[in-house]
Amino acid sequence: MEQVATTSRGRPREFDPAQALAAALQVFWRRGYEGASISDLTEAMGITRPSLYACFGNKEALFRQALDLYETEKLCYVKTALEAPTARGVAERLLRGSLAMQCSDSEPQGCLGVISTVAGVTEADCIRDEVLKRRASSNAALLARFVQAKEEGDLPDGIEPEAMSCYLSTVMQGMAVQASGGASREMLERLVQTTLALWPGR
Amino acid sequence: MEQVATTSRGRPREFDPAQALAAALQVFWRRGYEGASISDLTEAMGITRPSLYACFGNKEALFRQALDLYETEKLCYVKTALEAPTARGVAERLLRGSLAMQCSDSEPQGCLGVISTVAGVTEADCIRDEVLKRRASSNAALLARFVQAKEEGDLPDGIEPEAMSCYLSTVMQGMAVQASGGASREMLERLVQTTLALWPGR
DNA sequence: CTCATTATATACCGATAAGTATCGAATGAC
DNA sequence: GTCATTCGATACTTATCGGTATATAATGAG
Repeated sequence: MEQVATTSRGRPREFDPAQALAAALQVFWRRGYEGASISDLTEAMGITRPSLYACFGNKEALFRQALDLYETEKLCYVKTALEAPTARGVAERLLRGSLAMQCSDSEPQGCLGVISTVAGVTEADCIRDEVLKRRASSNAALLARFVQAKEEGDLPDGIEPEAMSCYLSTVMQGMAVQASGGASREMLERLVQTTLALWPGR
Repeated sequence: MEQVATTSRGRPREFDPAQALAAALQVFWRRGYEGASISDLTEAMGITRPSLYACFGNKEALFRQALDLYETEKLCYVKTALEAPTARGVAERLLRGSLAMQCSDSEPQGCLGVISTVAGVTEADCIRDEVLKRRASSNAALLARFVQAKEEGDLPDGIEPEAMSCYLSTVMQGMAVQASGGASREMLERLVQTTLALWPGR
């Protein structure tokens, strides 16, 4: 167990770990796990190399913590999206949430999860597995929501919840690729509109 | 200008450049541009380091040649897909072609183009730009085909060719992400079916 | 005060990256 | 045969990678 900020003996830390972690997230988001060097990270975080290792463990542990931050801060729209009253509403909130995040001027384009799983399978297999595990759990939640939607009559005959959850995930991942490639906001907005226009049921 | 295999003076080359290039493509496809080291490449190609540089220039030039090979050998289904009689037929051929390629047991999963543009923007900006340029030209061809489809009444009112070409590209890129993440063939087949089921018009 | 404890700064480690110099081996031209 | 030319094998260069050893500075406990 690590000790919280109670009676801290020794020299006090001169930086804010939360702020440093946020900076690290930006770097990983922009460059990917393997593309982000320790030097890139320390420079962006404003700390020295030993401080990074003392506070966050190592590069992989830092990445996992950045991933946690990404999920809680950047992917929080997913949770509220699943609470929409209809399947179409869920899709709309997910697509618009994803759009808003990936069009932010202050943050990198693309999705950290997509970036981390697509390329660079050298040493970072465990990183890939970690991200894939989180993605799977997210997909499971979406599937559960669409199973419920099916029972409530949101999805027409011949359209299965498994198919729609997989389809929607795919469109969102494709959107992230488009954003990574520099797609304009207008383009992504049109993409959301098209997807919703083709969406079956209510 | 490089000289073709005419009167070759000097010691003859002991390997087949085309075969070596094919091996290099596999490595880039599997690992991405930055994830593929020269040592990885030379080992897979069965040649030594100086031979690689003498024959292909450098890593970037080798990648471009691998990209050419990828386009002519692996993306040839795109050309024939655009010749389908209806917009739906184009979509179906594109999706099924993409599916077939990404489910091959003998080749890496995912799309080299997606892999090369999503992550790792360190030194390889020019690589990214190159791939994005080729993608743009491919998108332009698809758009032109859908403009024609619109004129021929394949796309219903309110559905624009720009929207559909962008949408279809996105679904295919999402499919590549799914394949990179280890999606099963059944999953990708269902995804193709779903996309076609939602496709508007004929 | 002294002392244990924790953080920072500088400099370093071995491994690996992309790329190359050098030299011997194999060919065609003559 | 000799010689220019090209290829291949070994060994090397410089730079950067992730990670760490060491020494010093700043705190609380006593």
